[in-house]
Amino acid sequence: MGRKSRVTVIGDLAHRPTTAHDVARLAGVSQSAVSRVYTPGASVSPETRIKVMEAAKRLGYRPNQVARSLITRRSNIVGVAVPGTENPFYSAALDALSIALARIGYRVLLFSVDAIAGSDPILEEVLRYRVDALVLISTSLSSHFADECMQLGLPVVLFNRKTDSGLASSVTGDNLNGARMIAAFLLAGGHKRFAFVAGVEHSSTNRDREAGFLSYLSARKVRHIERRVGNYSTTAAEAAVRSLLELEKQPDAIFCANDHMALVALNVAQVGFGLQPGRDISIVGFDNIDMAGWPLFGLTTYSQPIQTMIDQVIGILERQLSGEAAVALQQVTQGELIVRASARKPKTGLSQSGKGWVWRPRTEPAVF
Amino acid sequence: MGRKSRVTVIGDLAHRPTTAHDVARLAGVSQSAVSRVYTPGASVSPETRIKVMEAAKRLGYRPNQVARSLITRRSNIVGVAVPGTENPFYSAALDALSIALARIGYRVLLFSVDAIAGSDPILEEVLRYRVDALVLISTSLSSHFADECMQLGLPVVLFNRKTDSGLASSVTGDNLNGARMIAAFLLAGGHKRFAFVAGVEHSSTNRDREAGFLSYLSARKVRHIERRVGNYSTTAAEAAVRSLLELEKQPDAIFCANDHMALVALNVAQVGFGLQPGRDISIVGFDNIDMAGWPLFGLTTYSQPIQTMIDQVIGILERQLSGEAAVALQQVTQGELIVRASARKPKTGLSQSGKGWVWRPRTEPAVF
DNA sequence: ATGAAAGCGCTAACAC
DNA sequence: GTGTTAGCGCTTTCAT
Repeated sequence: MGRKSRVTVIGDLAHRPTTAHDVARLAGVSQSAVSRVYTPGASVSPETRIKVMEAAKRLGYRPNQVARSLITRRSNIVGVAVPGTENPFYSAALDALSIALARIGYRVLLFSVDAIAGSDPILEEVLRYRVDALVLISTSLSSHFADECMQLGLPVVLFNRKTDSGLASSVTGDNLNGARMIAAFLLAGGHKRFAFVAGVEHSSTNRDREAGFLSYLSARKVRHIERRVGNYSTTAAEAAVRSLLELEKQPDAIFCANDHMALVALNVAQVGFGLQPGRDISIVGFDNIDMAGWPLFGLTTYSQPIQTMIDQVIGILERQLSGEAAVALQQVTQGELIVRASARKPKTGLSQSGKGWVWRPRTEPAVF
Repeated sequence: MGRKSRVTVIGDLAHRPTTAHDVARLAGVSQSAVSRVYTPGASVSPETRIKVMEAAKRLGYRPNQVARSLITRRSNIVGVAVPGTENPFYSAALDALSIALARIGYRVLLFSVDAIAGSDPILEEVLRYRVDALVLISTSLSSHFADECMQLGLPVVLFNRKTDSGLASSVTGDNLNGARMIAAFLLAGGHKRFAFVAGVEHSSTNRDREAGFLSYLSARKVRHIERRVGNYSTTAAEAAVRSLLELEKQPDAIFCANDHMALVALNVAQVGFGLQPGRDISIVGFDNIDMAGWPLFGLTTYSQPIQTMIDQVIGILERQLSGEAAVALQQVTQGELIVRASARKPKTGLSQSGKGWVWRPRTEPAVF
């Protein structure tokens, strides 16, 4: 196997990177000694360590993680799928996740997937990289795929989404109760004509938020709740809200399935229809993204505490990566109904919390 | 090397993944035949191909990209560094980049780095993964590090940032002319008291935007330009703008070094000080992020066409990855001054473009 | 504590 | 076109 067979380009700077062998030779030790120096907890004498580290520095040695992964069968990489980051909630989540993973020694192999289309083919690709785990942010995978991952012993955590099968672990906000609480809040505010702007149909998140909202209201004999689909996107949400506000019987309370759409709604209501949120109409979102707190918006919303949720993801991952029995678990994180200016405030139930106001129903919303 | 030495856990599902060998045996061919089936352009007979693919399907075979990378010395992975994604411009860029890279067969290994702190140590880590290239979004690397990458033959592209050394390629918007144009625009609008809200000090982007703005104005005998630092962050920008508006001689025109800060400024001016942008005060940004076009904001801004810029990144990458002489090049992408409601409109120079209005100076801003 | 040797799963000559 | 063979750079027994 003559390496020399390849013609040497004149001035070729792309030398072969330094290997542990090179370091070993320079340090006058064996290659395994070099390896041990870079293996936490291996037994190396101080002298050897010094010699190796000096040689390594001189040669600019960087252990080849690829070779290491091949043998250890751990890449220290977690595959992370995110939908397009139009929605700031996802960006924030990705950010927090990436930082949290870095802290426990993992890198992120990123996959931007079409929110609507299936993510299976691209995930198929990821698996070739032997990622140690998969985190899917607001993206589902077919149950068939989930099965395969489980058989491979590959931990999968869904963030802000659940699977029907329940095979994979999931971390979500309290969609059901949050939505109920929003319904209760709007009802307490004296509203009569309700509307719901849905996110992506059939997404578990939308399903739960819609179910919570509608079931609470219909149990209180509220009828004729208008419904539009906003797909969690700017353009669809704008059309949805516009169509609602053009109704003869204009709704006086709109619950948008996430903050991003609610902010769009705020724009349409104010600029397009001259309505003042909180007075002429109430608009509520879900997520509590940063911008919801911006003065110009002042969006009332149910919070999903990203950091807490990410911590739970990390917890699940650590447990599963350490080789424990991979029991799928569904974590639900409670949030709070953050009260700002975009919706009429009920007379009771408000209390100060931290730097803002929150609302709590007199009694916990009943379960239906 | 007894693999059996490890105690087999009862119900252990983590089998050894299928290898090319397993497939070969089942298909009754050699292992290299299997390899060839998965190598585009290799010569395999139709029969062999069929046999292999069937065996592969039955066994759920997935080629091990790690092993492949070890020998080919190409990981098909690009390391991408992003600062925290508080600024939507970065999220959008990451998104577009990730999609564009996927199209040419590359994955993204992500690094969320602290915008301020040095990114070198974490990048050091990345190199162990033998990434084929590095894209740094709004993040610089020390020139020492750049040198090392060049010696390694590792292509580095800076997005929205330049290095002093000019060793690495860069793709940026037209910061200098954009900022000049903004100055000209505000001057044409009849403004007298100017202010600049800077981003991160010493970032090349901020430096150029500031230089363009200030030099244009001072060449026109404008004196006493107020300056605050907003660090591209929400909180710092808020304080900066607040301090400007509390001035006895309140500025009547504020240029914020990016859109994100300009949106914050819009919030502060309207809600905090009861000023109506476009009438009482002019606020201009830089980037033209999606939200700048939202009705409630209507931010006048100089655009940085993300897709075009990303295409340029891809172009540079493709050229360098194909092994061409790695000449660093600095690409500057022109944008447009998008005119919306947040700033007073000059009498002349406006024209319709696409779905909005743009402004162009009568003559190109002179070079100083 | 250290070195020798055997691979991890694959690609790439090379012979046939 | 296909099988054989020699590694890619590392970790991990196993002896010493």
